Amino acid sequence: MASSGGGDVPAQIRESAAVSDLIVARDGAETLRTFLLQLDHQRAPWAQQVIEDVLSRVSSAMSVLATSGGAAAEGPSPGAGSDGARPQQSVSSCGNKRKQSGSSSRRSNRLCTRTITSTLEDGHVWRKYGQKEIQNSPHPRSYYRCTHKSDQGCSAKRYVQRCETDPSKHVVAYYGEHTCRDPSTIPLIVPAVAGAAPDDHRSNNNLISFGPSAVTTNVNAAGSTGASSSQYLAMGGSTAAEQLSTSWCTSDDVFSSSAGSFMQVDELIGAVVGSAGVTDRGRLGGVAGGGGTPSFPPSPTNSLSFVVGSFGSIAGGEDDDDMFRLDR
DNA sequence: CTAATTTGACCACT
DNA sequence: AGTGGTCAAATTAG
Repeated sequence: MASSGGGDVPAQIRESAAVSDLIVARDGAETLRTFLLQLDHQRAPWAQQVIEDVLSRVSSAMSVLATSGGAAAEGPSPGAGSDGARPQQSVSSCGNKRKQSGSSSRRSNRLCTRTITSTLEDGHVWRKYGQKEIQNSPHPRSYYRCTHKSDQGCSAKRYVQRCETDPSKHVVAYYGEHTCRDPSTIPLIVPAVAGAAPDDHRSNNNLISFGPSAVTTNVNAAGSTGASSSQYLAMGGSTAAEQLSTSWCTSDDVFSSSAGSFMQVDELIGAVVGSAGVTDRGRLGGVAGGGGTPSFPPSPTNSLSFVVGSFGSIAGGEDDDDMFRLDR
């Protein structure tokens, strides 16, 4: 991958990259609006409202980036999570990346997106590789890596832990970036989108993602009942702008108060797309196969994997050590 | 039979 | 030294 090298990317460049990607995101959202309105007239007003909100937030974020010098550094990219949006990277803290036979980079030098969510599905297929009791937590932490690690070398990882305050929810932290692609899903979206907006050539390569890694396909909700989709609409009060300022955190940070909103939008979009019939993988939020009775629902396999036009395509590196940090 | 999960041990980081 | 992240053999499910 095009590693942008050491972490000394000038803030200006990062900002302009972020703005550039926001523009792509905005275009994508507009394209998506057209697409959705054509697909589902019944819920057109709803889709319209959702997209308008997203557009509004994106525009707002762009304004902030355009006028504020340090905005980019403090408000890293949304949609980054595991899908390669890397506003900045720095190898400095992980410079001694000798991962020998066993362990790779560890601990809190790594950045992640942390979200609180009620669903563990995020459009990617994960494979559990470990579980650990955590010191001050009543719940164990489960570690997952992308299923495509073996065949595509994808370095995305995440861990999942039950929320202490609300056991019905999970804390999901994403590390690394998805370098994998799920060819079975991408064509389902791209032609339609591209067809809806032939003037936007970028649509072919830069579908938008409002989620930490890809669209969280909340097909449990969207796939089973239309009413659920409406609920998501009601929930989706806060949107992309908040992701811009809060989605990235250091491992030691506490959760952003907007994490919930973050996921709501994430799920919202997933619900929209899901209800539009884009996903057709049969498995609707079911439990993936595998052993015994896992502590957490295992890998979600409904792969609605948007290929993300990254916000600030500073994707660097080739392994899970290429996390970046937001040095002040 | 294949693939995913479980689980104990190992190892790096703080 | 304690804790957390990962590995890999054993186990389980489809």
